[in-house]
Amino acid sequence: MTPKSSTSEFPTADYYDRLRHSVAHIMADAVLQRYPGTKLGVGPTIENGFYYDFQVDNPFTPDDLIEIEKSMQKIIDLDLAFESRAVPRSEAISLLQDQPFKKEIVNDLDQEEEITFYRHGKFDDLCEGPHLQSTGQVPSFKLLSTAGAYWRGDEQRPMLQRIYGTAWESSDQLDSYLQNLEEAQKRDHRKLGRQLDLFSVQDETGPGLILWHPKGARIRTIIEDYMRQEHYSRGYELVYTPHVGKAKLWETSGHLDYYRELMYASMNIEGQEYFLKPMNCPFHIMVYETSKRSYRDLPIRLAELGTVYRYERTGVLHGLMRVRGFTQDDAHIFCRPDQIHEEIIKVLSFTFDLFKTFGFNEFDLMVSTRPKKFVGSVENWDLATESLKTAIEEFQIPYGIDEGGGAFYGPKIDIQIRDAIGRSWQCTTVQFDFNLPDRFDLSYVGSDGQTHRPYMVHRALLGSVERFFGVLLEHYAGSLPLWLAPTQVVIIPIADRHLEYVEKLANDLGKALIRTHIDQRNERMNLKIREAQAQKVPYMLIIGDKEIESNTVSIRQRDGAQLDPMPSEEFLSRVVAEIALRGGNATES
RNA sequence: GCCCACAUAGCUCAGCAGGUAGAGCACGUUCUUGGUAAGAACGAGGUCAUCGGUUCAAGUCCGAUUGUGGGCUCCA
Repeated sequence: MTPKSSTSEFPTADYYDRLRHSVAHIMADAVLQRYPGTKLGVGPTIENGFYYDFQVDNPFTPDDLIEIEKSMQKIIDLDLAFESRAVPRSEAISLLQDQPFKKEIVNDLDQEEEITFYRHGKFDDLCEGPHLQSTGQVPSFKLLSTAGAYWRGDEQRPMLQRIYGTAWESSDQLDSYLQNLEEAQKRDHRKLGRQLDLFSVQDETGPGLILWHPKGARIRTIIEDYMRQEHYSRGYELVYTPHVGKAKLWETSGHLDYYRELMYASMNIEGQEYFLKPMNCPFHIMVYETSKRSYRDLPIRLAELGTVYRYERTGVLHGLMRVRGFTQDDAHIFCRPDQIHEEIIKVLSFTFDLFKTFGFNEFDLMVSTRPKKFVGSVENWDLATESLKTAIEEFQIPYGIDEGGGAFYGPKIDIQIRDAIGRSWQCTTVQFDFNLPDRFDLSYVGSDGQTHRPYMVHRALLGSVERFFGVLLEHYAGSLPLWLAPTQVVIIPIADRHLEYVEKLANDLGKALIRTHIDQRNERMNLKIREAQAQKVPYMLIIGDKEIESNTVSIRQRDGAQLDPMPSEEFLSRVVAEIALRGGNATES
């Protein structure tokens, strides 16, 4: 990069804030010019862009956007100065006579707060600022999409029409941003799911309900087997519990009182009411309760890949990321107060190990503390919250605090992972529960011979297997690491006469548990390579006369790279070693 | 659930002043046995999401339903 002169303006966060704020104003100006009488909502900057909400008679069409862009360009060409001024409250109200939403904002401002307006040309708007000096300083922008958005995010209030846009310091920057958007679309897990034949969601089956195809199921099985193995080796016990349970269970747990809108309608079995499970906790608790527990038994860690069903409104469903039936890598830890600290550390360590294995190295942690309405004692909450914080601190990872953001039943840690193109995904949640142990009257006998209430920690590390699978696909853009690839090796014989040899080779690889496929079709090698590569198979072995004669394999990787031919035994042991490593690096591309 | 858009062959998409459908890939058959990202020919495939309306006539216009996408809200 060439050094810039010290006078030139680097695109800082502050610069982008002013730029995008200014463009939002220019857009509002253009909208008002084209549709007089439009009521303005809010127009903040967001990551990579901005939006503005409008109440208009007719929702915007894509053509409208093009026209609005043109008007905006005219305003930019006029190079109108942005002028700010402080305005007394009473004057602000009168200036906003025709802007009910803006007026509402002013009325909600603290009395002491200074009210500022920003004006360019004839457009005058309530705004905190800051802005650029003039409209002419906008180098590049583009309107992207429209959407309905409730005023102040409240379903009870009017729905406004929102226009999203983006703005950058140069048209090159804009172009590369638009290219990034395209790249994100290319690695959309729904698209990859179809291309790689991994899963589908079908009309006939129902929205938000996933059908796992053989290849997707194969990957899922590998993930799940790995998870089970890790749980056993870390002192968890696996359990299986039913998909339905009697109404009484969900009454005791409180789900019918507090969670009902997310549960499906009941079914009647022999006069008894049953519900599909939205969570696994009550079942795990029932397992805990099957015998009298001693303090010596604790901690008890019950884990299950438990499939739960939750009613989600149709509008929120999204591929594998948001579904109606999903499988949690769920576990409930029952322990004594003196064990909490260590248990949380173990959970976090487990989490970080897992994500590293799957190729994720960046995390955002958030501790949510006691809300206004809560159950349990303040002492328990404090101890639990403290144990969460100190556990994280042992890992020397920065974390945020969501004061009062905990659920009514306990504090929690939420962990988001960042993928190869920098997006965050909510996966892990570690939650204390001071509610269910009371409701189910859980107990253990302490060393003092008295009955005590155990602590209960609810945790899901990957979160939902479905969602995690989607994240994994997008992270790797479909090119899953060798150990996860549904097909690890494709053998491509050049001609029919090579088939016999190739079958023997495949047999050897198969014995070493390498997932191998022979492409026996009557097609040319080029086509087979093309398709294997499109299917993102890690290794292609090209076998012809040369290879048979020298007893070697010719290896092509899915990125097009070519390895030196090597004896087939050598290839086999290399692959076996690579699988055992469970390595994988996602590409930034 | 709400706002907007979309819904044509397994997939990606074309079609239109309203006159009963088209391409590429995939699939089948045949020819071809070919050295690192598409060999060729032929063939089969669609009551144009569903239901209803307007019309002599609807994939094309209108309405409803279902589903999908972008958002809002919510969340694993």
